Order: sequence, then C-alpha cells, then structure tokens
Amino acid sequence: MSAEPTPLRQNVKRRENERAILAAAEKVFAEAGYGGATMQLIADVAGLPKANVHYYFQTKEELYRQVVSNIFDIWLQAAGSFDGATGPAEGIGAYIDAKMELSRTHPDGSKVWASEVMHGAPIIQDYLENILVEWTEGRARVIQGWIDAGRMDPISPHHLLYLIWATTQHYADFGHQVETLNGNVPLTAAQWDEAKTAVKTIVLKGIGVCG
Amino acid sequence: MSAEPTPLRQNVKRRENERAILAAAEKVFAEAGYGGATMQLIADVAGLPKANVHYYFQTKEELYRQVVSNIFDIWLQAAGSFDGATGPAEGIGAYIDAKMELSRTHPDGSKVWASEVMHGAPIIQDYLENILVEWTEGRARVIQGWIDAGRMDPISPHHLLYLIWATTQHYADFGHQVETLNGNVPLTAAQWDEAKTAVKTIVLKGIGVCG
DNA sequence: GGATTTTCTGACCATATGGTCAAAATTATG
DNA sequence: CATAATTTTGACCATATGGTCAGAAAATCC
Repeated sequence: MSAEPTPLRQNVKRRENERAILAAAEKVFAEAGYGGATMQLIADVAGLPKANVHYYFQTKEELYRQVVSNIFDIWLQAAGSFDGATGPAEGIGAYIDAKMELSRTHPDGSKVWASEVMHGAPIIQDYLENILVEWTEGRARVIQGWIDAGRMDPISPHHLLYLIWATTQHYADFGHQVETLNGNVPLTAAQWDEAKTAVKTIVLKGIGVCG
Repeated sequence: MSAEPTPLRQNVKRRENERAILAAAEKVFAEAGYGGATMQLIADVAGLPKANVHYYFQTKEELYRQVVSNIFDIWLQAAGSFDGATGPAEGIGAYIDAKMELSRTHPDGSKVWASEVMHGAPIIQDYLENILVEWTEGRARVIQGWIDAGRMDPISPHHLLYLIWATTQHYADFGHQVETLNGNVPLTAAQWDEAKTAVKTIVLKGIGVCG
C-alpha cells in the first residue's frame, strides 16, 4: 500500500512514548523538584510501567537533561521575538509579551528551569555558559545600540534583561502565590492582559520609551 | 558568681545547637531542595551526628517548617521599610533597597522560599493565605491611595508588587545565572549598587514618580 | 509463517534515607 | 557525692528509590 509503513510506524510509536514520558517528567519535576521526583511517579503519570520508562531513558538524570534541554529550546524560541524589531518599544514590548505568554502556557517548564538554576545548574551549566551567554551579550549590544542612538534611557542592558526575565517568569514560577493572592483562583484572561499591560507599561516608560 | 548560671548555660547550648542546625538546614535546603536535602548532610554541615539533629528536630518536615518560618519573618521585616513612607518615591525606593539587600545577604533563604512556593507551598500555605494576603492587601491600598492622590501613575498595585518581588528576588534565586553571565564571578559591591540603581530607576520612572 | 528485531513488563536487587532506640556521657540539683 | 535530668551517639530498622534483567509479547522482515 505504501512505501515504508513499518519503519515509520515504529518511529511514531517510539516518538509518542518518548513524548508522553517527557511531558510527564516535566510535570513531575516541576511539582516535586529533581530530588523529590520519582521515576515511579513519572511512569504512573505517563501511563507506563517504570521499567518501560527506563527502556527509553536509561537514567533519571538523562531524562531530566532532556526535559531541561527542551525547555531551553522553547525559551530561546521566545527570545527570537526580540530580533527584527525596529526599536526598543517594539522589540522589548514583543519580548515581554512572548515571555508572559510562555509563563501562561508553559509554567511547568519555567519552574523546572528555575529549579535547575537555583540549585546551581548542575546539569545545564554548559547551556548557560555558551548559548545563554552568547544570546545575552548579543541582545545587550542591541539595547546598548538603542541607548547610544538616544532611543531609550541609559539603563544597564543586563539589569534590564534580568528585570524582564524575573518579572515575566514570576507569573509561572510563583504562580501559586499569585493565585493565592488572587483569592485562590487562577488569573482570568483579562487579568493576564492586565498583567502584561502593567509590566510593559512600567518597563517601557521606565526606560524612557513611549508605548 | 551569678544568679542562675546553669539554666542559662543550658538554654544557651540548646539555642546554639538549634541555631547551627537551622543555619545548616537553610543552606542544604537551598542547595538541594526539600526532596534532595538529606538529614545526614544537614547534620554534617552543622557538625553534629544525625541522631543529635533528630533530638532537636524530630522530623525533616518539622525542621523545614522552622526554616521557612524564619525566612518568612525576615521577609516581613524587610517589608516594614514600606511603612512610614511619606510617598511612593520614598516608600517604594526604600522597599526595593531593602529587598535587594536581603537578596545579597540572605540568598539561601530566598531560594528556600522560592522552592517552597514553586512546589505549591505545601508547608506554608497558611502563611500565604493569612499573613501574606493581609500584608499585600494593606500595601496595595497604600499604593492605590498614592494613585488616587495623583502621586503616581495608575498601575495595578498587585502587579507592581509582583514586579518588585520578582526582580529583587531574582538576584538571589537566579544568582548563579547572574554570576555566570557576569563572567563566572560574583557581582562586586559596585555592581550591586548598579543593580539597585537600575531597578529603582526603571520602577520609579515607570510608575511616574520622580526619584 | 518462521526468524529476528524491537518493545514491554513483573520481579528483583543494592543502596540510601528518614527515623528509632538504648545506653553512654554530660550536666544540673539536693 | 549521689541522684536526676538532659544531651549525645553509634547501631539499627523499615521503607523507598533508582536501576537491572530475563523472559514475554509485539512488531518487523525475509
């Protein structure tokens, strides 16, 4: 009937299982931390026997590394909204929007990343030292260019980036606290918009850029 | 020589041991998370046999609860710098300074708090729902008062507080990342000042307050 | 349809961990 | 100094966990 049905289906199954395991792992790692997460629980959430999880990912650390790696890719993707901007209002505004959206749709990933960094980034130090450093230096140069061109106030680019990262990720990492302070209910769509607006307003005005 | 030497010395010894254990626990919990921390390692860092730690703190959870409780007290203390301010520039500026100083001098505590909240605050949910909610609502009302008096822009007080918390705590919780992006060396005193200034500048200008 | 590769899984193992306990050591008390 | 209270500690236990493995089951291939 078709040219290569078997190797395709085979790969599909493998990919599906790996995807289910990775999704379960991200959730469990986010909720319990690396030390608190158990392979048994990950297997249960993925709907597989534990031994089957070990068939696809030999060790807990290997599985964890994969999860963190995926998260980092998504993170970098959102970071792309910075590029191609014609100025600070557009670039930084879009970046804040993208990162807020990421916090809303992908809070578990953000938490795993935060946990990893908080514990000294034992697994992904190489990511930090290479990819993240390079990305950050590049954007810092762009921001410095805007400053030199008089398009925004002279703010230390690094500290500006930290403020944006911290604030946007706060809505994921501290989502539980935000929810508690919101009367124990999650933010509504309107409240998310309000949050985005507030952050963009403060940051853009704070660096001397008109929205 | 003195009135009550024995009961005093006794209490002193107990207090000293408890303090040493709590300090060690805060460090270990911050570095490894609740699940990754072991009573054995806490005992080693405190310089005591494990059984002795269990003599003062029956269970790991009880020890952890104490650590988090102490951290929350310190957190609230810094929050006091908000009060007594005559206006937003003074109040928010002092608050940012206090929280940045806390991140610099007490990063482990900040990390433990962050970890706890990120994992759903299983231990200190009551703190959040009572003390933190009350504190936050009170400060939000103060900020709203400033807005109503036209002393700052109409920014959602809650989101402003989140931005301040997130940004200041970022220097503790993500201290490792900041250090990596700083060429693998900790921030100098001058760089800490630069950070404080940058944060205060952005926030105060961002909400329409002249420094 | 038999051979072969891949996937699945229950049972099992070594180790680490939170916690216990009884007895020793130390300190207080009369 | 004898007695009582407090503190210290090594040895020990039950349990949980990461990981293994041999064989069953399924899928693939000739």
